Amino acid sequence: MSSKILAQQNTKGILKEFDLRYTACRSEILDLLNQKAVALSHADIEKNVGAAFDRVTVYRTLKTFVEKGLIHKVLDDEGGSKYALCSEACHRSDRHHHHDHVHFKCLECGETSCLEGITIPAISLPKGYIFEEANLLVNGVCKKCNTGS
Amino acid sequence: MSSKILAQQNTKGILKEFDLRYTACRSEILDLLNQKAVALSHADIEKNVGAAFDRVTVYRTLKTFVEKGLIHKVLDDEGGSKYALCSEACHRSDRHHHHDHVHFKCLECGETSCLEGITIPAISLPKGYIFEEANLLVNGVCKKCNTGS
DNA sequence: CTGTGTGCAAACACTTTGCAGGTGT
DNA sequence: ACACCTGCAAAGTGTTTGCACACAG
Repeated sequence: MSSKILAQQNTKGILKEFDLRYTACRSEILDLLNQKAVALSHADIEKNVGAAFDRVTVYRTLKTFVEKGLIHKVLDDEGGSKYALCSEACHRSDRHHHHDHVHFKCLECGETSCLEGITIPAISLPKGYIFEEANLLVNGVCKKCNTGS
Repeated sequence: MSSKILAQQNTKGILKEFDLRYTACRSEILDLLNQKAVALSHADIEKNVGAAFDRVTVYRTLKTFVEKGLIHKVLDDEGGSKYALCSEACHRSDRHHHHDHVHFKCLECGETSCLEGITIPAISLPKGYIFEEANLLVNGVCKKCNTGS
């Protein structure tokens, strides 16, 4: 079920493509987000990255990635934000970055993942309102936890 | 346009109904949320409440209100959470508290409001997933800002 | 070599906890 | 009178900033 988004060896190229220098920290974080293929919080990343990078560096790396459009922030129930790799499609598109796919948070395992296949249905707003963007977070039980237990 | 949810003089009764003592702090916060009829952050509340209550008290009051079901947390882009009064319907229902209405955040004025009339469309999840709850946050321009400027 | 990334220290912001005293019922 | 709320102080947690050094290009 590990639906890696990018070719794993490719991180160097990806970074280059986004005008980012290739460094150990960036490479590892990028790899991690890619392998997990779910949205991770800062804490998750700090824990899971093999080499222990400075907390600050992780913050800065994530911020840089978001600014450059490599990853996007994902809403979270609890207030804290999580980060997920943008799909291949996103990379190529020139930065408009409207993520209109649904995010799913499993109440059992706590994982948040992007349901890239499912787009947010159109919402009819009251008169006078202008639609710009929508974020949809669905809570429930994911496939893994459902069939597993 | 101020669509107050509760009768204003009623705060005492409301508090009683939820087994909460009537105090100045609770009354004022409740009134504020009612009058504004939009979701407010902790900071907003602290600023807007007439009498200056201790920061800590505001935290505790909000927490209490959420636990008792008087108000609900609203997702926010930026990570911080906001709070909004539950509608009349919510109050009476026995605490299941599934808020399936849409939240709208205006990119101009920054206000987040509940679009109580609009319910979140059904989402068809992939096989194996169990739906539990959904949070939909729409960004755009609200009526006030749109027609105003 | 130059500009950028990293690590460390410290500052800053946000939220929670403990306790003494005041208030609602 | 009793239980609970409030304010203050302090601790805990999450995030940002400044600066010197190291490293990628």
